[in-house]
Amino acid sequence: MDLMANTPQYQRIADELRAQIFDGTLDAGAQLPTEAELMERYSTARYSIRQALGVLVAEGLVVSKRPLGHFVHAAKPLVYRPQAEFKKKEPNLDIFAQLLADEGEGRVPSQQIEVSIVQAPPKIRERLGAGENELLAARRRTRFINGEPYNTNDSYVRYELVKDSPYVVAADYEPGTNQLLADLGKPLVRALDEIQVRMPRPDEVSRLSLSPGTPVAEHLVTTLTFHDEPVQVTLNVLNANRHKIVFERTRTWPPVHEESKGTESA
Amino acid sequence: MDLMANTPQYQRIADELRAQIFDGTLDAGAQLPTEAELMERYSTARYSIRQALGVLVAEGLVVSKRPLGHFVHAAKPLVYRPQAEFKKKEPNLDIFAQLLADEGEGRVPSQQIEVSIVQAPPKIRERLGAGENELLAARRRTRFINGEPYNTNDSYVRYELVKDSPYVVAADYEPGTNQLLADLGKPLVRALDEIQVRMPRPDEVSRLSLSPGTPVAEHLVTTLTFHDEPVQVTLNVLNANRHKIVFERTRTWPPVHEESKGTESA
DNA sequence: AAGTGGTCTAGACCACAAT
DNA sequence: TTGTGGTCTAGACCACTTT
Repeated sequence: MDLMANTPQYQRIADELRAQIFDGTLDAGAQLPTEAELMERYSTARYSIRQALGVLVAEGLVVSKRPLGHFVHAAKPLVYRPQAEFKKKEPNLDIFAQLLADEGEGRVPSQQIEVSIVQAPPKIRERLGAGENELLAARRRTRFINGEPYNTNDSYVRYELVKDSPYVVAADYEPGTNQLLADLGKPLVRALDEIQVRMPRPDEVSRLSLSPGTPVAEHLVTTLTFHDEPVQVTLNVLNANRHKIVFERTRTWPPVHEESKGTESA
Repeated sequence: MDLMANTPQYQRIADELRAQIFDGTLDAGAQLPTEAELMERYSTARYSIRQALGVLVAEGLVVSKRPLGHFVHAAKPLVYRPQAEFKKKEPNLDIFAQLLADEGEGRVPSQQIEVSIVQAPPKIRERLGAGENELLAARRRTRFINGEPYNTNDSYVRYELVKDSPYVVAADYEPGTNQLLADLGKPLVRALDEIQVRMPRPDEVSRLSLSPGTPVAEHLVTTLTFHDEPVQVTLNVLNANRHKIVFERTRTWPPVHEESKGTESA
């Protein structure tokens, strides 16, 4: 009836609910009115209500907990610090646990580690400079916080390099694999970080228990020696909504003899 | 009728189409069957077909071009290199233009710049260490490639610092604002990068012409002097689907006397 | 003018977890 | 058992861009 603007009804309903979420009328964790109530309030068909809710779900603002109702998304973002993987303050604390300790807040970390010998996907292989059929040692890890999946962390190195080391047998090698690689004569000196964001594939939705409207960040780290030899490639996949990715850089401006450290020529 | 698995029909249709996209049966840019054709092929109601297509659209795999049909999403990701903002090779080339030049491919860059004096949002203010009511000079920029929005780039500095400089008058100050700040005695030496991914707000959808199912990355850069004094805060918002974010790091492992190179007291 | 997708109605049945 | 959201049908009218 009232097509006041040409913005569709469900959008206007979504806009109204979204505004209530942002201004605090509906605060984090609060339950939204049920579909039946919204149908009555806006005197419209269920379809339009569901579309409006669908918009908010797709935006990650609202989650549906069947059969309880729709709720304002409450999860606070965690901090994801790629550099933390390289700055171990407490030698005997797992990096992951330490990252959480920095956050405080009494979160309980846990992880599943699985080591295997694989032929890696092209994306990994080309960054590692490995041959077409070369075997790689893989450490696939799923990290949890309070039992909920946090991210996946899959590292790859040439099998040849680590075949006689604890890398392939001990799932939780204590000093850490970075130290292990340093001991093997391959200290990790430089790293190249590539971050790509996309909507998840169905298998990732289940591995990370993602709700609809949740993008994932794919963080690929190639670590290199002094001589720019790639040693390890790590693929992190994480719920991009729930993470803040933090980097720190030095020596940026003005550029001081940058020309001498270019990367183009090997 | 055939509820073989308990996975809903529209999901199975979406799965089938997704598989065809991944295996190349439907390659990038190709048109999908029309809704009418799919209704016939799967002998189901339009609703279910639209739900299936909606899944793929929400995943960013498919775009709808009304009234032409649904198409496999074709855009190739661009590379987003935060560091490029600090490594100017061609002094007279705008950083943005240079970033594109690195890509090649004959893309045409353009931008709109608008300078204003504002009271900044808390997120900016707290990083800049500015007072509650302090005025900031803002340079709001929207960058385009071939006429399509690429990202938004809003920089803030204390108004006090630049009030007598070209910062606030010249929208396109040639040597660049980093050089300008260096000339004002505030060389940018360190930077803190924070990246947060989320689904866009409606105003961002229009400013960046985003299609549904497109996450945005919010990239916040705080640049600091030798003495860790924050000078400039820049907020980039970009289509996260279309970008690969690339960082380079050095001196990571093993940690070499980190404590001595932290602040370089001048 | 034709055909596409976008919006909307008014029903129906079902799965699920809370109670 | 109840009430929630999830799935699905079978219609309808509209806006838009290509032809």
